[in-house]
Amino acid sequence: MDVKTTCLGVLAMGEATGYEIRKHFEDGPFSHFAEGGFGSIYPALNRLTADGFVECTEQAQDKRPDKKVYRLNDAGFEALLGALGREPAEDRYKSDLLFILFFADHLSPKRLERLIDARIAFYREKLAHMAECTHELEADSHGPRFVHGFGVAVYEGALAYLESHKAALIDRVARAQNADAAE
Amino acid sequence: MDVKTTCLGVLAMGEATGYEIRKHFEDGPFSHFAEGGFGSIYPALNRLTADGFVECTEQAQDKRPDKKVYRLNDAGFEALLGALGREPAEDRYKSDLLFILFFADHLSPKRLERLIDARIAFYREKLAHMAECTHELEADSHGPRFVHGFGVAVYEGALAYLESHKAALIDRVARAQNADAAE
DNA sequence: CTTGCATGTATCAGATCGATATATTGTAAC
DNA sequence: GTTACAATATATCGATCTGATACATGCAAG
Repeated sequence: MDVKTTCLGVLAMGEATGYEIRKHFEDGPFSHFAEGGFGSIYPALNRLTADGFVECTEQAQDKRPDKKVYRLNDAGFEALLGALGREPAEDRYKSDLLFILFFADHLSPKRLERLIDARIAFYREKLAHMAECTHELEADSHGPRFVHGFGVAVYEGALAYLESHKAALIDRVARAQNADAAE
Repeated sequence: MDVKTTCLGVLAMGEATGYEIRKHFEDGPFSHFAEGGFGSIYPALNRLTADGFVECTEQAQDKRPDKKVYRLNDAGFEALLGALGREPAEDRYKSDLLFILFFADHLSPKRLERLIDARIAFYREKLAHMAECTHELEADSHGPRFVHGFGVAVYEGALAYLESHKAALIDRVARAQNADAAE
């Protein structure tokens, strides 16, 4: 899915500005499986407007920059349904942390601990935030609840792994490095 | 991490051609957290050669296209260590499937079932493949084993969620759609 | 007997990322 | 008290990355 399509998805849940779409990607119910920075969102919205999928209303604000509020129209909703009907591409996961930990044998135990602790804290925060969001999900929106639950399950799995394997990794690396140094 | 750095990482485990690096991203021990197509690998290797981080040996082959075998040198290894020392960016996960399932209420139960079953099959295959690879990992390579285990844990979590929540989602969506139709 | 897959390198348009610019208000720190 | 940073808001731009395509060959399957 390109940014245009994910924007349609966000707008299907209600009108929004480019800035708010960005926040949805960061914090909202899309945050664990969709992304997009300003550099892709604003051009995408211009394109969607030009293609007649969304309509834009400019709103001047007191003491705030002007807003451009985008709203999905029927053509846009059809385009979204069309995208939902196509076969999904494979998921893509990219992790600098795992790349670094792959070379754990070249890292100091202290750095390993700092890295893993930071990620554990990150997952805990994320899960706490997602737990709050659970209440916001309406009981009859089955899709969002399912996807939300999936995210929670995966984060919980990742967190549990880090918590239960952290000590062993650090210990083994430290021993191996001591053994090397003793030679 | 950009493609240049992930290439350095692959080459740190032994010399390789661009084609083989690609396979490492697809199948190898990096496959669940790093990516890169030919369009980024070949330019990256040229750049790394120009910058003096890798050395390239051309090998003519019988009945096969020529090879360009790349090998990491000391400067390249230092560059890799440098990258490992920097703070990792956040993980990024992108999923067309979750995006589609978010709008499950607009999809037919049949399509939901096909989508989820396909993903369940995918995870099972992936886990079977990773289980095989476990034996290939040397006992003293703690980093790779840790990262491998992390991938397995996450995939298992995702698989378990899909298996245990699939029926409920499809059932609820079907009921809601029937209720709508009856109105 | 031809269609597709594996090996291998390479390019290129289009999409995306990340940093930066601009402007204002509120708020936290020092 | 003022300095610095976060939030609201839009926008651009170079660097990078994606995905499709091109080329060349041998081998296996249908």
